This record gives sequence, structure tokens and C-alpha cells, in this order.
Amino acid sequence: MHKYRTHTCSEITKKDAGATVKLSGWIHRKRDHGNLLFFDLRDHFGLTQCVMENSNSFFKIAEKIKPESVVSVVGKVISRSSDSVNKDLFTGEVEVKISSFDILSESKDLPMPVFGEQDYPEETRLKYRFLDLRREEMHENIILRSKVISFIRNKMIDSGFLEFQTPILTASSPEGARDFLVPSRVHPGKFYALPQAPQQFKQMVMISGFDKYFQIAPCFRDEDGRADRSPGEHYQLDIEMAFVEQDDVFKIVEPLFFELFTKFGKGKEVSKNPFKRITYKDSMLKYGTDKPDLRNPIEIVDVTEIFKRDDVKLDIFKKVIQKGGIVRAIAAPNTSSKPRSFFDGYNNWAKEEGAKGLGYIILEKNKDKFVGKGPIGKFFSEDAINLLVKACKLNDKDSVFFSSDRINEVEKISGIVRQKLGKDLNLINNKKFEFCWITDYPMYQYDEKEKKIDFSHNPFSMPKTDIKNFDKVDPLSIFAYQYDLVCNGCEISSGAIRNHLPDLMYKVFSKVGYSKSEVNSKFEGMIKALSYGAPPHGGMAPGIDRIVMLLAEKENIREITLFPMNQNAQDLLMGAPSDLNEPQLKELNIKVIEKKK
RNA sequence: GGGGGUGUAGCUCAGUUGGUUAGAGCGCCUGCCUGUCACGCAGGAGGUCGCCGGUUCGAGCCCGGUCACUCCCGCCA
Repeated sequence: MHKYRTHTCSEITKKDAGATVKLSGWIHRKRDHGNLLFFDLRDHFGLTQCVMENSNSFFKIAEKIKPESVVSVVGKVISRSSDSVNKDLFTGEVEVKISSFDILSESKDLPMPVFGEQDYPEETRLKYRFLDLRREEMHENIILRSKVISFIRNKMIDSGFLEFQTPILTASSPEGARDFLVPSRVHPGKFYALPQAPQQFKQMVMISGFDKYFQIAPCFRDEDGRADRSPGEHYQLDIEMAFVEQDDVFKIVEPLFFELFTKFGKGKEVSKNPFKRITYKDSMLKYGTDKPDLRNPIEIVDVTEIFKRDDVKLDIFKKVIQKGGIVRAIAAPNTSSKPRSFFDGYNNWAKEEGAKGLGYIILEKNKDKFVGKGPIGKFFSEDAINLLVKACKLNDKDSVFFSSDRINEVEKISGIVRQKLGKDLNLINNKKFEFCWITDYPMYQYDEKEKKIDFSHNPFSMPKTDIKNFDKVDPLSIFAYQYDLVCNGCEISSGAIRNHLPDLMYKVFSKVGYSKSEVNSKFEGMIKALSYGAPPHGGMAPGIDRIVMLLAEKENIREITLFPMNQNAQDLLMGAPSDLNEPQLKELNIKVIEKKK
């Protein structure tokens, strides 16, 4: 007989009745009748009920042992009588009558029970992560994560991609997020950086002549956490392909996501290939965001022209327009019977979000004629109302909100109003995964704070413009071969066709104020590599954590991460970050400066 | 760095207008119990009400500060 088990805890059925089996696992739950003891034995696979009578020589020990202790038992499989079958359990038709009971590892009193579905404080869960992970839901989430990763890996290999590891200790890069730095012992005063992504390495792989690369790559960014963003580290499916255009990348990624989400998406409907393609500009107009939730049917409409009309007498909005502002409309289907508080609620909420507030019109039909009600309805002529109805595709019983301000503010607020309406009015179909590509990102944006032009995305992306005219055009009008993959309002990937031309690279960087020599020094390896024959190439890097969150229907990244840090970037289980002792610091030539309070 | 929320028993939470000795369920301990599967029954232990200060005759409750966790903004090419 095997030292620990002949079967797992989710294996024994009626067929095994009469057999003697050995099981090992955790004491999940005890039910002590004084002279008769039941306990559920749990392992990774499931539960088996064990039973013991007081005549058993192990009875006293078993009665005393605490839940979550690990034991090994030997016993005979007994068919349960029909009235004592537990239909909720795979092994519920049998139980094991214990003949031998061996304690492998005792548990102390628990800081949090494993049994049950109650919520526990995040702090306790992280501190005792190994207990939290024993719980069924967490256990399932982590298993799902593993399966997702193997599915992806198999699919990538089947599609002709090679999996490579790239360095974890590398050089700090001047663009992007804050780096995590590692001091060099050998080179006092110098530092390695952990990669924010293997961006430059994957391009080097292409330049090295490999055709298709992927990696489930750890990425390190020293930025603050959010519910859907771990501080410190996350994983990306890093992909890069040589001799490709944007569509070639899409054609590899679309079936991968369709199959992945169909297989692990709990029967939800997944967007068919090809996924919808929406330009950045259109997305900002129609959805007020570059990560639209397409399950929400509401589309934002620009109605600036209507508000300019003489038969619309709303001076506040007209003034905004005169100053270069715009007006956009967000329809709220079937809300005309909502109480005044509904509309005022939105208006107040928008102000809290930092907007100037929202106007609204409630639509009614009077003898086949649309009439605009609500505080500003009276400022619209019949013609103007009809134009609005047509532009926004409004129906009788709808109402419509208006936001008026500078374009950036309007886009922002209309996007969140649209999403709030979708949620509040129950317009979002939770049984769907709606994918789309957002394409044609602007290469540059104007940084209001720094008062200068900056990259809006990845500086290594190929600009969508003629290289000869690059210097002549307004940088803010230049688009890039830069795309995002979005699902249900969640950005799950960014990607691009890369700029493989050193001359163009200098020009691209010169627009944000980098001289040729600065580019040479800051991206020395990259520029060098591009100067000895680089294939046109491109790729993307979907976020593994986000994908698993969507599939597991979790809002919080810690629910699908084995050993996450808390929001303050601390590992409460291992105690990271931690102090170093003097000799360690000395060896690294590091002096800690006490922070003044 | 900024804003919001939370903090009462090991855990989940209640605690009225500021008023006697701060409660319940789960867990834990003791006893009883041979068919439970959230076993049951009886009893018991367990509290610096996050911490510091203030107001008050009196503070879990009000005020100021602070800490922790969390959510958001900034940040995340």
C-alpha cells in the first residue's frame, strides 16, 4: 500500500464498496456525536466523509484534532444507506469506516476558517494566504489561471511561435513607468532595472532572425495598485512577429481569444472573428473612452451643430461652443417616466465627478409630435427636437443627457455617464464577451501639465505617415500603427507595428525633444540593432491577469493571484519589502537615508 | 502625493439622543449525545471599542490628530 494514499478524496464511489482504502488530506469539518464521529477529509481533488465509532482506539485522538490538520486514514469503503446519501458530494454515496488514523501534521486554532463561504478581511487573507488558497473558490480561480496559461502556451506553440526567456535584470529605460531598481555589487553606484515589459528584447529577438516569439512574461512597474492592477508585477502574453502588418497580428490573436474565452468563459457568448475594429477617434466620440464596453447599446452623439441653431435658445451651452467647446448627447432609453430625482441625481453625480453638470431633456409624444420636457426642454423648437431625435435615434419614452465643455472633459464625462446609465438601467448583457480592436491611436498628445508634446503610447510604434513628410506635418495629427484589444470595457492588450527604421526613430523622438545623441545614448542597444538589418515586425502583449479576471468574473486581481501584494505593495505573508542589515548594504554601497517626519 | 469608505471578541457584525456591568452568530473550551453532512443540546472563557489627545459629570458614539486596510484620482510609454 502506498505510504499516503490509494485514492484521492474525490475518487471513491459505490463501485469501491468493501475495498480497503488509504486517504490523506486535511480535516475539513468535524461532526462529533460523542460516541460517533464524522469528518470530511479534503484534498486538492475533493471531499470524502469518514466515520468512526467510540469503540475505535483512535476515537479520542480524532475527536480532539483540530480542523485543517493533515491526517492519513485507512478504512473500509461503505455504501451509505439511501437516506444518508449526500447528493451534493461526488463521493456522497459512500463513506470510509476508519480502521487506522495517523496524524501527519497538526493545525493550531485557525485565524480564519477554510470551511464556508464567508468573506474575510483582506489583511488576514493575505497574511494567511495558504489558508485562503485552500478555500474552494480561491483554489478554483488559481486552477483556472493555470489552465488558461497552458491553453495559451499550447496554442502559441501550435501556431509556430517559439517561447524564449528574456532578462529579468536589465537596464532602466527613460520612458514609461517608474522602474524597480536593483543595485549592482560589482559596479558600485550602478543599478539594474527589472523590465517593465520585454519590449526591447522582443524586438531584438525579431532582429536576431527568429520569426515568431512569445513568452508568458513577468513585467515590473513601480506604480500604485488598483483593484485590477497589482502594484509591482503582472504577467503578459508577450507576442512578436516578423514581416507582418497589423492584420497579420489580428489574425493570430483573434482565434486565440475566441477559443480561449469560449473554452473557459462559462458558456458566455464570445464575439465572432473578426472582432469589430473601431478607430480611437470614433471610440472617443461614440463611447467617450478608448476601452468601450460594447455590451452597452448606448452611443454618444455629437450635437454641437444642433445647439448652435437659432431655434435652440440655451445660452449657457452656446457660450461654451463659442469658446471652442462642444455638446454631446447621451441617450437614456426608456427613462421618461423616471422621477425628477433620477435626473437630478445624475446631474449632481456628474458634478462630483468634476464635470460642469448635465443638461437633460425628457421626451414625450403628443399626437405624433415629439415634445421636449424637463428644465431645458422649453428652449428647443419643434424642429430642433426632431433633429435631436433623429441624430440620437431617440424613441418615445427616452430621455437624453447633454454634456458641454471642452472636448476632453466632455469625452470623459459622457463616457462615464454612458457606462453608469448602462449599469443603472440594466442594459448590459452579462452573458457576453464583446471584443473589439481600437486602432489608429495618435502618436503624440499634448501634455497640459508639462506644456509640451509627449508620446501618447509606445514610442517604438510605427507612425502612420510618410517618412519623407514626417517633419512637415503637425505631430498631433500623426496616427500610429498602434492598437488595443478591448473586452467588456476592459483593456486587455496593447500592441503595435514597430518602427524598425533608425532614421525615422530619430525623427519620432525629436518631436518630444530628444536629440539624436540622446536617442543614441538612451536606446543604444535598440538603435544599434536596427542599424544592421531589421525586419518589419509587430506584436502585442495581452495581460494574463486581466484575462483570468474576466473569465473568473472577479473584479479584484488578488482573487486570481496566488501570492499578491496588498495595495501598499507589501507582501504580508513573506514580509516584503524588508530591512537589510549593515553588511548587506555596505557590500552594495548603499546608504539608507532616514525619512524625516 | 490627494480624496472617499471601513476599523467593536479569533471571524462576521449589531450597538438607539452621549448615560448602569458593550451584545449576537460562528469559532474556541467543558459536559451530554451512534447517522451527521452548516449535526444537536447545556454551560463557559474571550474586549485597551485601531492608537493619541480634546470636549463633557459621563465618550464605542461628539471634535482634532494619527495609524492600518480598502476603493478611487494622480501614476501605469
